[in-house]
Amino acid sequence: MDVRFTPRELDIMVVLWTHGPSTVAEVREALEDDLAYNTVLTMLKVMEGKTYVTRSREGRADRYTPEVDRGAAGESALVRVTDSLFGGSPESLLLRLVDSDLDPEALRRMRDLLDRRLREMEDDK
Amino acid sequence: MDVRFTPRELDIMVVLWTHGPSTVAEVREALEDDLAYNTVLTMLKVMEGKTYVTRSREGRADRYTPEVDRGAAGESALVRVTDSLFGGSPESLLLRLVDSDLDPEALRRMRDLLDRRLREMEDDK
DNA sequence: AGTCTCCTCCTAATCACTTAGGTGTTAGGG
DNA sequence: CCCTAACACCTAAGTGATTAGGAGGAGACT
Repeated sequence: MDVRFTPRELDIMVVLWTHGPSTVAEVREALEDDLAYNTVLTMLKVMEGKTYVTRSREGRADRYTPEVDRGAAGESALVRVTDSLFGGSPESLLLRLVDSDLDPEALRRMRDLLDRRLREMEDDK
Repeated sequence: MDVRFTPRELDIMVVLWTHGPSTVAEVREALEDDLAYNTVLTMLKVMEGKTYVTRSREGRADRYTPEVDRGAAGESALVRVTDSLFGGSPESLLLRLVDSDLDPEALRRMRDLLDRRLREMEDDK
């Protein structure tokens, strides 16, 4: 899958991912930027057209549900970023990641994560 | 720094990063999509206006040089992706990265990279 | 000089993204 | 039954991204 959100679409998807299925008013409330109700409504209709979200009636209002998996969107974005900005090398991506994120705890957890993954692959042999 | 390329601008920046300073014809040749010469020319002029590239005369043609560092652009993109698609957690980003890239050699190199980085931080104490 | 080619510059059309106004509907309170 | 509030729908304007046409200049080749 290859998903490609515009900046504003991404804002809205983040809201739907973190808050779960939401009404227009709820999305509007959760957004950082202060947009008009109609603006959010229009965005969601556009996104429905792109099948990023689906709609279901709930009383007087519509509730919008994200139809794109956050993880899948993340992977798609990672592939793009790796290819274009890191010459296709996940290692140089990681290098840049650890340079900016210098929290030792996080680094250790990441190391352990890789360790575990490597050992699992050993065991599979 | 926060750089934000449009899709087409990114295509062109990738060409300039990988091929070095190039003329319009060279960029056009290197691009995947088959665009008209004038299209590429216009894009580069727009990008010059945004100071993404600079121009220098070379004989009859202009040579365009990228002015945005690829690494800096990569970091900027990583921050965005981490925040929006991975809930601000570099670890879940890494998790997704190792799930898609299953080459054991690369995984080991990444683990070693983190190991080295951790030991350096120990030594700094 | 005439013409061909490669290049630039100016211009503009088209399309997508983003924003929002105006209108109509419907449920609920008085 | 009427008014208000919350909501959806239709419509459109503004901005930016993308595409490219046409005119003109300058070197190269006859």
